[in-house]
Amino acid sequence: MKQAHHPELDEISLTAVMAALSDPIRVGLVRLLADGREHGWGELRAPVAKSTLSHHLRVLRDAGITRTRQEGTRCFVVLRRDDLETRFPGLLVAVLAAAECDGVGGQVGLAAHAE
Amino acid sequence: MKQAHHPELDEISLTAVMAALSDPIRVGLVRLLADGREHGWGELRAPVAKSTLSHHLRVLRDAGITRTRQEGTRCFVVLRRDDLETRFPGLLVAVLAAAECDGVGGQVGLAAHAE
DNA sequence: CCAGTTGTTCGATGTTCGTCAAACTACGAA
DNA sequence: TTCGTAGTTTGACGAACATCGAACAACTGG
Repeated sequence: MKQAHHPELDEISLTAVMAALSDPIRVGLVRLLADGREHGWGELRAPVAKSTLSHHLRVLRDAGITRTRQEGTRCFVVLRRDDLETRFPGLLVAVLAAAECDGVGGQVGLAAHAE
Repeated sequence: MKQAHHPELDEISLTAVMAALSDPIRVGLVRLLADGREHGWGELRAPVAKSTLSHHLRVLRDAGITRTRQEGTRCFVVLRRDDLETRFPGLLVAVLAAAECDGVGGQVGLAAHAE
């Protein structure tokens, strides 16, 4: 499990961000992460196989939307809210609001237990 | 040339909009249309075949981002700015600003002549 | 009616994407 | 070391996509 690459601020491309946010599951994940807290992989509940979830998390990470941290065998993911805001002001907020309004990503949830 | 279908306000889905805006050429087209004016098909200059351009214009139309009007053999396209603003407030503005900032879609231009 | 202009539609092709199962890696506990 | 947990990588598959050239349809002008 090598440490993953995270794009720098100026390496974040708009089309990559848009493409990453054009999948309902990934939008759902971003909505969960929008609380600003760090979430464990195991908390995330999505109707896909774990390899698929890993794939989605990778797409989000590669697009510069999230940051992944490892701690032992667990890994934690957090939204790069400030970075996104710096790079593309207002974009994330607008997408988040639009997702609420549209109900996209409702299929994604959090496990019952608290962190 | 049958009249194309345009989605109603509440038929516009976020993922469709995001997917449509994840292609540099389509972002470039939207940037051109951001002046609010109606543009003729023939004005649009993009480094793709005309069938491909037609395809992109259709994706934008199907996503509810643009509206196409026919007049004889010509057709004109305009941004559905107000509709988008109503459905997803702030989204289009943020994407447009981000596109400026990122320089996406610079390959798309307008023909020299005025309308 | 015939030819030119304008844009759409139709295969065809190569690429990317979402998805899964299975194999793999890394760490912690017994 | 051996087992189990946590997450990644790989390989495969069908679906969707971007792209093109060519055929087609609709209108306009001789």
